[in-house]
Order: sequence, then structure tokens, then C-alpha cells
Amino acid sequence: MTVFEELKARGLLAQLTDEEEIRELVDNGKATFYIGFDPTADSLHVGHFMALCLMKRLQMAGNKPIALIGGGTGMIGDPSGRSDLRTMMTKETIAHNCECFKKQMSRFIDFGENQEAGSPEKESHSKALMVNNADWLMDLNYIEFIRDIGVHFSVNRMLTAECYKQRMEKGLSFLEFNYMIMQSYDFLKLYENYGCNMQFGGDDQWSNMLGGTELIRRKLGKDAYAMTITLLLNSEGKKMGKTQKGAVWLDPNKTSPFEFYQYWRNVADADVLKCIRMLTFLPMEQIEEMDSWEGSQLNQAKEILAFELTKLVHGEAEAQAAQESARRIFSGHIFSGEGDADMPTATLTETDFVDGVIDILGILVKSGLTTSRSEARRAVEQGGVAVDNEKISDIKTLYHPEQLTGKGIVVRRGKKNFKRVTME
RNA sequence: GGAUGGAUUCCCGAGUGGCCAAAGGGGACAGACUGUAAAUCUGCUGCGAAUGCUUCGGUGGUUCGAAUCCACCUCCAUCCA
Repeated sequence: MTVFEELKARGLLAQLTDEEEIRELVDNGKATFYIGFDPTADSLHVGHFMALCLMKRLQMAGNKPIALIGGGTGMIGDPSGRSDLRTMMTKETIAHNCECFKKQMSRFIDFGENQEAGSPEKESHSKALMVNNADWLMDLNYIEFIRDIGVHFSVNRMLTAECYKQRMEKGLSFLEFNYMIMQSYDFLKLYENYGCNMQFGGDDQWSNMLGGTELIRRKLGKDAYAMTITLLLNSEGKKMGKTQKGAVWLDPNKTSPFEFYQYWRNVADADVLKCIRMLTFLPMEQIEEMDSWEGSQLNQAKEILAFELTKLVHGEAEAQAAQESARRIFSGHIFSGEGDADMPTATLTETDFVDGVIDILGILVKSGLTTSRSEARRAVEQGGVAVDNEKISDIKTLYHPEQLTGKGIVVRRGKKNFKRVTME
């Protein structure tokens, strides 16, 4: 099975400019492709995960990935968020975020030795590149830019793009309108500087990507290709990787391996196979086999999914640990004491106690299981709180520091939220 | 620049002087049922142990009393230029 066939079989591909050409390039390792990442945070999240997997798959097939960091576009911020004019990120933050991105990406993509931009010779030989569009966007001269690039864009045509059509009803700022042009310019630059002949991105980027291929054709008379990745939606049509607490991060300090594991362990039945297919590197044959699973058997599939992904992102040891903890916790007997190391822990100090005691509500709040005492009270009153597996029904239950020393206590809120609480 | 409409709690959306911590729905959370699933049912959803305190774009004002009335400001939408 060739790479292209595999991508297709896994349902990763959404739209392509020219299927035959792309197949040809990709299967023969002749593609230099880029995917753009906006450095809006200091960690990548699950939303970026598919892009990373795709880069990895293609790199393994001999193609050369370029990770484009939107340092320039990041200076403006994504306008589609509307009202809140995002605070402009400083160069320092962007640089910091880029560093973090690179670190995380290198788990997936082999940047080889010569990853630093700056020396064209080295760059042409490296296995992968990371570049920042601030390098060419920041110093643009407005008049020159409009003359050279702007002429090639027809407003009439742009307005027919689906993404703008929708925005036309709610309002579209000029800033936002420029996104297509800037992104197209990125592609042109990468084509000229690094021979980048292909762009991948989320399905929502399609029209911007087409803008790039057209710009290259008009400006240079050359062909370039674009391909979009299917957006990973759950069965409710929402983007995967978002929880009410925010994104599921790839950085273990922002989303612990255990939480990461649990996120995937808890996906809906309808989504498991899709996720396995699109996100894991398990061989297709094995996936086909699972395809016929149903009912509670899918529970196994979820375990596989969670394990595989945690392994990819955090390594095998972490994945193993997360899986064991999860099994132990959900099989009923919590805490053996040993091996629960990765259970989220909250540590109290003397100052958290009043007159040498703290009530259960205080513990819930201090441990971060609830955000306020009112919320904590509700949880207890509704029978949703347990300590060391004993249901707590009295909101006035008190704890002394001695009870928290050593292994401490394990506080559970609801079915799936655990925190070990100990003394300093 | 002009005209009109709008801004309500996580979201949508009612509320046009006291009975409003604010209807209804969605979501979230908790419980039952289950397979750490979905669907369903129940509870719950500003903060506080509580008298109570803080919320309805912002700032002032009128009033015993304001989400509701007045003034100014900010932002958004539609139409006109």
C-alpha cells in the first residue's frame, strides 16, 4: 500500500487540487510540503495532532515537511474570534512559542541536524524545516506588495469563496479579508525559497490554499498543489480535542498523560474507529478487524486508542502508567498506594487549615476539583463526592492534617475526577 | 459622516420601575441506568455557613427602589453616503 493509498484509506484526505499529480509526488517522495501553525499558545494541542501525524507519514515516505509558524500573521491575531481584540503577541512570546512547538514537533518529525533556517545550503539538505512567516511578512512594503501580489487577486472571485460568503452575513473586516492574500504569499515565498510545491491544511483552509496555488501559477507560471485534511469532528459535529476546560494539550505540564489518556478513553462509540483510523499508526489490517466490533467490545477499542495516542505523544512508559492507573481506578479498588504516581495530586499547607481542621468543601476547592464552595456543596449534597471510596454526605465533614500525611487521601468528584490530596 | 436597531448570567434568549440572582431552551455538572459509551429519567447551574453580598456593555444621574427611566460614552449589525 502506498502512502497516498493509506492516507486515503484512513479517511484523512478531504479535498485535492489534482489527485493524480499529488499521488505521483507523494508516493515517490518528491513532495516538499508545508503546513501552517499559528503560535497562539505555548503548546500544540490535539487539533494540531492530525497535521503532525500527516507530516510524519509523509516524511517516512521520503517527502520533506516544512512547518510554517505564523509569527507574522500571529502579530495580528485571528480576527474571526470577533469582539475581543486579542492582545498582540510580542516577538518574545512568539519566539518562545515557536521553540515550544519545535520541541513538541520533533517527537514526530525528524528535523535532522540542520534545522536552523538561515543557511540555504544546509536547508536544502535537511529532512524537515521550520520557518516563520514573520521573516518575510514583517518587512513588506505596502505599495510594492499591492503592486506585485495584490494585482493577482480578484475581489469578485474572493467573495465567491465559501468562507467569505458566510462571513458576509455577519460582517467581514478588511483585516480578515487579507488572510487569503497573506497565506497565498506564504506559499509563494516557500515555493521560491525552498521549492515547496504542496500545501496541506485543515479543510477550512481550502480557499486560502487555492489562493496560493493560483498566485504561484500567475506569478511564476508553475504548478503547485494543495490538499486538505479532514477535520476531526465527533459525532455531534464538534471539533475533537476540546473540553470545557479548554484544549487537550500535547504538553504534559498542561495536560497530564493521564488526562490525555482519559480523554481518548472516553470518546463516544461512534467516534472510536474514526479516531483510530485517522490518528494512530496501527496497521490497516488490524483496524479493519476492529471495524466489526460493536457494543461493549468497543470499550477495548477505546483502550487501544487511548494507549496508542498516549504512547505517540508521551512515550510508551507514560502510556503504560496511565493505562494501569485508569484500570485500577475504574475497576473499583482505588489506591494500592504504589503506582498511582501519575494521579493528579494537590498538596495542602498549614495555612489551608483553620483551627487545625479543613472541611470537605475546603478540600474540594483547594484541590481544584471544584471552583467554589457553593459548587462543592452542591456536589456533596448530590452524592457526587467520595474520599478513599467512601461517599461523603455531610458537607461539614472535617479533616485533620494527620489524615493527609503520607499517601494522603484520594478525593473523587463525580465518576471520573480524582485528586490525591496530601500534606506538604 | 447620517438613519435605525441592538448589547442580559457559559451560549441562545425572555424580562421595560419593586413579586429579579433574573422565565425558557441548550450546554456543563451531579445522581440512577450502563460498558469509564450513547439514549433516557432526576437533580442542579453567581458568591457566601448564614442575616447577606456582587451581576444585566461602561460612566454618571433620576427614584424610597433600576436589567428596566434619563445623559454621555464604547462596541456590534443593517441601510444611506
